[in-house]
Amino acid sequence: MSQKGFRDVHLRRSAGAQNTEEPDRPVASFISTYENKIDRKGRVSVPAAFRAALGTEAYQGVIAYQSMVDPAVEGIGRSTLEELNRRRLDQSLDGGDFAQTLVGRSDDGLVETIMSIAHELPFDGEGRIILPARLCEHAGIKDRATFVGRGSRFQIWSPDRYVAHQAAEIEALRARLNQNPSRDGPR
Amino acid sequence: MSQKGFRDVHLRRSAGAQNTEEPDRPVASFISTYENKIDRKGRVSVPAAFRAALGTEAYQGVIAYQSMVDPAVEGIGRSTLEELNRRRLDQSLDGGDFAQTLVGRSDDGLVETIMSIAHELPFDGEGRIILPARLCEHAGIKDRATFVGRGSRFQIWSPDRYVAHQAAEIEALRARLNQNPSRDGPR
DNA sequence: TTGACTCCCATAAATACCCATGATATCCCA
DNA sequence: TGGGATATCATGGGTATTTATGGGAGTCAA
Repeated sequence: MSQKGFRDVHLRRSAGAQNTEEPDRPVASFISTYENKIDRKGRVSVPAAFRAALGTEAYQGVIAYQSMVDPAVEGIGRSTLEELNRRRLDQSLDGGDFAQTLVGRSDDGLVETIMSIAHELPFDGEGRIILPARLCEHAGIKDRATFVGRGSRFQIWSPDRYVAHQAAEIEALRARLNQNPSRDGPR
Repeated sequence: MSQKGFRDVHLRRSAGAQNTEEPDRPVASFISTYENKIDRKGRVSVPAAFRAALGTEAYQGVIAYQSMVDPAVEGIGRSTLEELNRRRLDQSLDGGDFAQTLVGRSDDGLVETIMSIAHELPFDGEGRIILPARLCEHAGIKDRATFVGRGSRFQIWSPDRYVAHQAAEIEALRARLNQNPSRDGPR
């Protein structure tokens, strides 16, 4: 039946969503966690809610790279990366630091390192991506993947590792809050 | 139709993507790393993603020069080079420093040096370039080359050297993140 | 002619595109 | 408010393109 209508819809925004016009700052909000299967071609569906959070970005896909602090994969939208890159370039050009533009000598190799280890993972027509082998190894991902919303970015975990990690995470948070009940309340 | 389609396609994004219009910001984003082989004619494929990042530049090829800080080759798009020169000219004119325009300055001799050593490497029909012998020597490149995205530019490394370098790079980044625990982005 | 280079074609493997289906979830209207 | 109709989602798999790579034929210069 109306298959093609479906395709348009979930690639862009869900039809019901009311904020079709993006202002200037498309800050994605990735919330909640989802566990999806990786099929025999290595494809895994990015949760629809996450795809919706990416909004109407020109590039339909995500940027992924290994986490520096967790055995997991970090994911962001491409616009986030481009913004980072553009600001850096503008900064070096506007500042007249042409050397930085050409040879990258700068105080923050951070951006450049991220650029080098990041992978562009485009969606297929159904909103799936293929996780590169290297990232799967780093995260211990085999045939299932847990997508974890972290606000402005998200993570992809091996389901097994994540349940353990989440328990520890919550426990740590609880302990911290009980210790300083007044200070830094989450809300 | 098979071959001529190639040029159009690999310059833009995959045919299915509907965002054919690039807005105003031609900031190339070179992301991720790829290892390709150098054939017996000295040709090596520039990764399709990098070619796509160059967009619809008039000049079909890349600008390459030896890195001043790494045992590697630096690569940029021609438009980046032109942008650089334009801004540099603007800056010297705005500042009334006509001497700089006419005879060059000593303190940014780096830019001029790079202009002089830079090579224009045009793509062949399949998106390959030929790395000049001098650049291969400097980077220790023999029969394989690793293309490393650095955002607004990219590098070409000997695969062996790069794995070691990347490990060090990641370790440095990890160390930095651990000492500034602005961890976990939600805030 | 030799060598260096460009243009053109071929191919295997990886990737993208397309259509299909069952399971929910949502809508709509009596 | 019930329940069928409809839409969306995650998933599976067939097929067409694209990519990286190899190599032959033509071109130009010395």
